[in-house]
Amino acid sequence: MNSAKTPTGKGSKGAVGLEKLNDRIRLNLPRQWFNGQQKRVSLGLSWTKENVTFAESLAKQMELDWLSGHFDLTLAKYLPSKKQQLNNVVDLPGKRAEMSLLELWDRWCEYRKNSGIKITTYKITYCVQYRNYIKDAEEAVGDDVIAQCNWLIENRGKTAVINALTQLSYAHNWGIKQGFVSSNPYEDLVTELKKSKAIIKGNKRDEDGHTTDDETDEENDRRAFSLDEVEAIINAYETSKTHSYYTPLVKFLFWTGCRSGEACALRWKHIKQGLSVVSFKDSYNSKIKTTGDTKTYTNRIFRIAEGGKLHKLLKQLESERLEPENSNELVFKGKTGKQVAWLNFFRTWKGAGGYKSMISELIEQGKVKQYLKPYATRHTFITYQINKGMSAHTVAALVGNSADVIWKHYFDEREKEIPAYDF
DNA sequence: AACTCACTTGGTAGGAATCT
DNA sequence: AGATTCCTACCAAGTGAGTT
Repeated sequence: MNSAKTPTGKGSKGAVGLEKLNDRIRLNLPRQWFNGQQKRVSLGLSWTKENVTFAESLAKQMELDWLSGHFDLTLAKYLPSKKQQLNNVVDLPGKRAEMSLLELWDRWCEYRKNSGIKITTYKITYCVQYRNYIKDAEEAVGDDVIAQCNWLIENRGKTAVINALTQLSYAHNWGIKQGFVSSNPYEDLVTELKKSKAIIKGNKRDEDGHTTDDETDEENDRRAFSLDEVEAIINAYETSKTHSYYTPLVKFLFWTGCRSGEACALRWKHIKQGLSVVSFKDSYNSKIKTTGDTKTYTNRIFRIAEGGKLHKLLKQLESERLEPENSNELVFKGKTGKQVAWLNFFRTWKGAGGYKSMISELIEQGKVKQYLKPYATRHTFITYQINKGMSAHTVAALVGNSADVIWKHYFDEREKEIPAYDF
């Protein structure tokens, strides 16, 4: 360091020296670190009081890292990227060492957005859900990481909290390399949290005597509707004075087992060969109003038997098309002819506010045993195909997941009736 | 014709829960 | 760990019949 100089004005041996060059700061690194080669680093900072303070702490950190054997010879750990330099040098050069939690998080999200996560995850999970967790925890208990963790465990879902804190820890490790923060106070915490979760899982497994089920398996709702219930639900939509326009969608969900987002994204160009082949390529997210790949990134083919229910349904829909020339026309539309807003369909199903619940009414009439969520259309399809004798592998190919997922998440063992689907 | 009232429909948003 | 669906709250606006 520049504070420990020899009588000749040189820096002490093994210390990082600070040099003023044209009113800018340059670091002189000990030759012994680089096999006798001279190594200098310009920080891109002007010689101001707070920048010098920052440079001194950076030099100190380098020395400590060298002594502990953690010195980064590429210097990436200590120097922000060129792009970050441009962003920072002008406005907040002295504060780069300790960025606020939310600012670090936002920069991490931006970085992750360009490195492999889908736009839906970026917007819904990272920019909103996890960001709100961090903001709320910080506002509630301040910057004590233990207190933040405890507050989150108390007030939010545990699995999501662990995921969020894991990401926050990654963000800090990344932030250290970028020069935004100097340490990661979340790392040990996350390790402990994951360990405690594993212990809970382990105990549960021992009690139950199971060896393969994971913690959430017990909570999975894999219930399916019976065939009578399916008929009752379809009939109810068909004869509804207010919501009959959802009938084709309901039938399609029950008869193909596809995901809701896939049905909402389906266009006529995806249905080919005389309405005998549907290819599921896209998924529509009505929350952020975007169409992207399917959840598992795979295109899949669903073949339809000619003359069956499903074939007749598509034939009827095709004959009623408003824009027969437009191959981009949506197969399923909402009341106003626009893309189905899943929430609106959901409101008719479950009921909310002024909406009456179609399912609840059927329960009152004794035609349906219990309320099941719309995704139970998928569970129902899968359960009946399995009961009908189709292999899990084949069913998985039809609905776009794996045989493993079929057994783990979907198949409802209590429904043993033989199905009568004729698609 | 203007108003009000009850009921319905649709939109945004936040966060939990579930699927892969 | 990532991607999507489920569910609720709150609020704006439309509708249609009855009232002033």
